[in-house]
Amino acid sequence: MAGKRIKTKGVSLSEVARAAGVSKMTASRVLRQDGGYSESTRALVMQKVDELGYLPNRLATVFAGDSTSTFVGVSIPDLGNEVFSQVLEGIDRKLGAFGHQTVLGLTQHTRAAEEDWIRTVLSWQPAGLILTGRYHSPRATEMLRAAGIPLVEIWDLNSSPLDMSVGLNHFDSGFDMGRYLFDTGYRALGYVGTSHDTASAATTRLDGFCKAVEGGGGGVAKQLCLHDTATYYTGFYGTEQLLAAGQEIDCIFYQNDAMAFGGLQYVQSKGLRVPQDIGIAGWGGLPIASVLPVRLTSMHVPHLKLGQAAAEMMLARLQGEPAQATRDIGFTLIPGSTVRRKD
Amino acid sequence: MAGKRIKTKGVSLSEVARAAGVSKMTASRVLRQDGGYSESTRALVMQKVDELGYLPNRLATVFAGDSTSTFVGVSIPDLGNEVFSQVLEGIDRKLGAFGHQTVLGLTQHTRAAEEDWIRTVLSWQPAGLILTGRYHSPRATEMLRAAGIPLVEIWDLNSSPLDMSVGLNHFDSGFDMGRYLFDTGYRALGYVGTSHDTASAATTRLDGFCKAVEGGGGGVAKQLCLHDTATYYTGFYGTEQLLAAGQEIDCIFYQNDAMAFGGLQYVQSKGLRVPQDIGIAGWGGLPIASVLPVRLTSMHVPHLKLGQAAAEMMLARLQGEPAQATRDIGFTLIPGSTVRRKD
DNA sequence: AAGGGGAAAGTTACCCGTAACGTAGCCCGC
DNA sequence: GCGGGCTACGTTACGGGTAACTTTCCCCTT
Repeated sequence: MAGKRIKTKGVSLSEVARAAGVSKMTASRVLRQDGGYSESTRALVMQKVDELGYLPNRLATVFAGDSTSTFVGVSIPDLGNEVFSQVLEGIDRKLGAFGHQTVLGLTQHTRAAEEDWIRTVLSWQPAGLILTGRYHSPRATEMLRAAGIPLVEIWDLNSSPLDMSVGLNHFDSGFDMGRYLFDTGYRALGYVGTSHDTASAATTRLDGFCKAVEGGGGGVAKQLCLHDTATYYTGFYGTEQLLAAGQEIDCIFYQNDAMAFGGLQYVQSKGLRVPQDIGIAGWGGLPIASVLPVRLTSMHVPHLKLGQAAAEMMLARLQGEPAQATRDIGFTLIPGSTVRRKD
Repeated sequence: MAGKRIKTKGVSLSEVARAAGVSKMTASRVLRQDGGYSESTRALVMQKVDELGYLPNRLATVFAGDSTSTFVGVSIPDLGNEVFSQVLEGIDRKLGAFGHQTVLGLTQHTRAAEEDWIRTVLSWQPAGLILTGRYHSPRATEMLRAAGIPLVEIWDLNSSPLDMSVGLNHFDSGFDMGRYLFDTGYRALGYVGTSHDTASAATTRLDGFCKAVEGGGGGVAKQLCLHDTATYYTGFYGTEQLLAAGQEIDCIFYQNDAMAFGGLQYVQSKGLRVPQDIGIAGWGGLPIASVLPVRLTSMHVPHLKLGQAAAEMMLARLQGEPAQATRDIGFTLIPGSTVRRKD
């Protein structure tokens, strides 16, 4: 009003109130349907709201009370992986239906990026956070604790989460796949995946996989972890590298289905028959897998359900209901046709 | 302080200032590196910031100045479609690199959902908005105008955008595909897609497609628009429906690659040879397409680049640079092997 | 007619940070 | 020695909305 700042924003509550000839507080009550006003006042205020095109300023609301916003921060490694875009979709649909907004963060699988993002998002007073993975930087962990808001860690099932956790046991899923391939008769197994600066779920799967194979008396002949993103291309070229070594390999387990399809394409381009000459196994369950002629042997994970479950746990906590701390959404081995059946 | 509200939030600037024995304003200056303080004061304040674990409250910052937030609202129809998840990734990576946060909105292809989302997001005082599509409800359009913030409409290239636009000419891309298939020799063409309550880019492509085919003297024998999402499954079952009618069809154009793969799988499961018995053409360019044995005839669109371009235009406007109003990111026909070449 | 009880509205203080302005103290030159 | 200019701060006043409290006014009771 003093003219020192130029008002560029929209209509404020005071302006609505003035136009209606009532106090700010009365207008506020009408808009929040808080009671304590007459029908004629309500109608008048609402009329002015319409006339002036008033849009409430939620920042001010959050700021005024000690309430949090309706934001929920969601961090995801990347969207190139169809897996995470489905998880995100599951989360946002559910949260959106209950009046919350998703603030996205792509952390590129690095803890530093995650920490920066957490710091920024927390400064917006979010209602809660959903983070992918259980490994965070010490400072991030400290901030999360200090924030005191609901937190769901997804993807890795975490028996002692910071707050809540929903996901699956990656070790077991790797183990089951290792056991399955071993039982199927493979003995010279290989692995192709990617690695990042963080201990990841994929690493845990690999651990389980190795454990199973070694437990059976075999061994994982060769592991290859590329410093790259886990896509069709890296699957293709990773397989080329793995096989170039000349070592005998009768079956390859991949970090995910996209890489497995890339690998499948590579070995077929080299004239190898699948599964007669070499077995191929993926992980994750890509939607396209179900309509391709080749049924990829894989481990199916209910991604959308995972996202929804995360959102449900978050919403329960936000509504003050007692929420369970962890939830296992499981996995299912899809036999497929890219590994040779025993007998 | 009066004890009427329980303070649950974190440490405030005042508390840091008090701990350091300076005024709020001095602490504020130190944190913003605004100058006007001595080195010893700076060190003291920063020490207290560390000790107390102070996190700035960005709500208050936005609120204090007449600045907008660093939020950018991004609306996307859905993430099931790999196309849009890539666009989103392109946007968020670029925006994130410049200190902005993406507030996601999945509008499910409906204008009503978009309008609700716009209303909500605007109440958070975003710095700008990126919306998919050029068709918005009248009220939405009005709110967007009134908000007076940068706006980028993506996907459809829009010669008279509300503010800025980046995308491609869907009519032309459909037209080019129609022309190509016609020139290749197909005469009994079919189309399988989905429809929603909004006039969509897919509809525009279909219009272009029909125009090209009719212009060549042919006609689109049969169009099928399912009220469903555009996935592998709907491609599969849509094709079943389309062919069940018994009408002669020698080539099918699909709304997107996912549907085309589903259709491909269906016709092959019925013993039809592709492209000898029937031609299959998709649209959009799925990453997996490049590593599958069957090279799908399709129209490639640079999704990631589209997202980045949208973010760049937004950032330019936010930094006050003169930004171009529209940008055409184009498309490229991928001949593939699922249509028969005219020899 | 006085008093009690509500409903409907207004008043005040505050949330947290920042812009604008005020001021104390110091150094400098003439 | 005094005014001018600079540095390093402090003070005040918002911004948009809400909680808590107060006031006004009307109706009903006794």
